[in-house]
Amino acid sequence: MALSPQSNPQNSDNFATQVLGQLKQDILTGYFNPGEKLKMTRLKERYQVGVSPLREALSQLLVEQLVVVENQRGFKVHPISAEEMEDIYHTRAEIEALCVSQAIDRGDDAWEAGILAAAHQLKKSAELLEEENPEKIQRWEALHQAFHRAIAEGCGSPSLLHVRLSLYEKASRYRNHWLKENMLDRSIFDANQKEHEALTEALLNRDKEKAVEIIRQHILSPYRLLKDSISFD
Amino acid sequence: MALSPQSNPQNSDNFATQVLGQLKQDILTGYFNPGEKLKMTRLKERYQVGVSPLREALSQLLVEQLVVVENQRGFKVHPISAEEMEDIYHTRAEIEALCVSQAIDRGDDAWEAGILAAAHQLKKSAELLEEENPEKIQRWEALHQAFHRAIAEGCGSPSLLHVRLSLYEKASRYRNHWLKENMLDRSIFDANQKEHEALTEALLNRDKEKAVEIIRQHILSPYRLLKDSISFD
DNA sequence: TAATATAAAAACGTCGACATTATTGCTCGA
DNA sequence: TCGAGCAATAATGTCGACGTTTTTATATTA
Repeated sequence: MALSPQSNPQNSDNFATQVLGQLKQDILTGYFNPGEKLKMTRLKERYQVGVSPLREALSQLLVEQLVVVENQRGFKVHPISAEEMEDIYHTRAEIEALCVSQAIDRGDDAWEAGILAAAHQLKKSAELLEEENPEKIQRWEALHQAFHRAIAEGCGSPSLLHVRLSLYEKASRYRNHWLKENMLDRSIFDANQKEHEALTEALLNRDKEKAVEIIRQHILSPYRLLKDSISFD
Repeated sequence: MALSPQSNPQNSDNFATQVLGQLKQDILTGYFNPGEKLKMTRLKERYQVGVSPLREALSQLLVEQLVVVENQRGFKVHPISAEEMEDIYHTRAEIEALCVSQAIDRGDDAWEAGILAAAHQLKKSAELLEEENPEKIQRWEALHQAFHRAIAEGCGSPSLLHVRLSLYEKASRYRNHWLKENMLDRSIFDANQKEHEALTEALLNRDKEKAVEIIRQHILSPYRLLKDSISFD
């Protein structure tokens, strides 16, 4: 259920910024389906704002390629496709590899500590995945994301991290779309956790070649899983 | 002199899209200075539109990090800094290297032909740089950009090209800012042209290692030039 | 019936106006 | 002369309203 922006008192952002976050979530999680038309009347109702902040938020999602626009025909959710999925995941693998590579060169003690902390939290919260609870799965996702962010941030490059985040978000649409139709398999997550441990080890050993190889696989193995079982309609 | 959006009849885009292009140009070329406040009254006058399209355009530039916003304090041109310049140029070098690397793997005959065509045009238009004519320099820039785009497009990855373009634009702010205070040196452009030829040769020979090395230097040598002579105030 | 033309409804993009917030300029007092 | 407090001025962010375009529904004709 969407909250009206005004109801969040601690947030001093303008409506556009607040709506941006909610709208992005709604697109990434699939509340709005790929290709779906985003009628202003509906959006106004859902987020309890006028058209101006909505159009500003949509304009930003336009640049992030999460929506598309056609003059006089309004906004639509950016469609998904096998081609885009392949493109996103492969580019993301390269970018993430770049982050890891640079992080190994530049990461300091605080970077190592951050990785260990995030890895620990992630490992300890494996239980969150034991039931089919979307809320818990999302919490696990947050920790998983934090782990990888902790690694990537070692690269120390804001522009690279900006690109990385954008690609992560685009990819998460596909993951969520897939999750809507498929159960998660315990064995997959076990393998996942193994990769995390191997990655952490390689990073702390500053074994660049190994770490880059692992992160590439870590990004692409979900892709390979999704590729054949996801449906685009 | 800014043109009113309406006066361009062939363009069927909405005002926001049209203003976006002009505004971006004005920021990249330095018509609006880094850090400068973008008052709505002034923008309305310059582009002859209301606040709604303006805010939509600015929202997009926000994502591209060409403007910044503070609630109730409006928009400002994104400030420039030595730190950002270093970050942008280095990330850009990595991304461009990635494009080249993938293009060598995937580029076909049409790709090679496109490079040769663009390289030819670029070489033939060296005379554009012989005088201090901004109009001609800009035309040369367009050809230079087209040459590098022809190369990068061989990678076949829309998402990677999207990132590449964004970084190119951000970097061009710094180049233009530098050009405002400095003359171009003939010898620099001769060296530049030499690099283009070497790059073209390496690409056609599919010599990945060499091509990647050249493109890295080609991106970074302007940076090294700028770094010590540019002023941030 | 099917296709086209026409009318009605809905949706879009833009502007001006308004409330709220920030900034500027001024007065007053030390 | 300088600074604090206060009034005025200006600028921002948002909404509702309006003209235009698109879409849907209805009628017309072959």
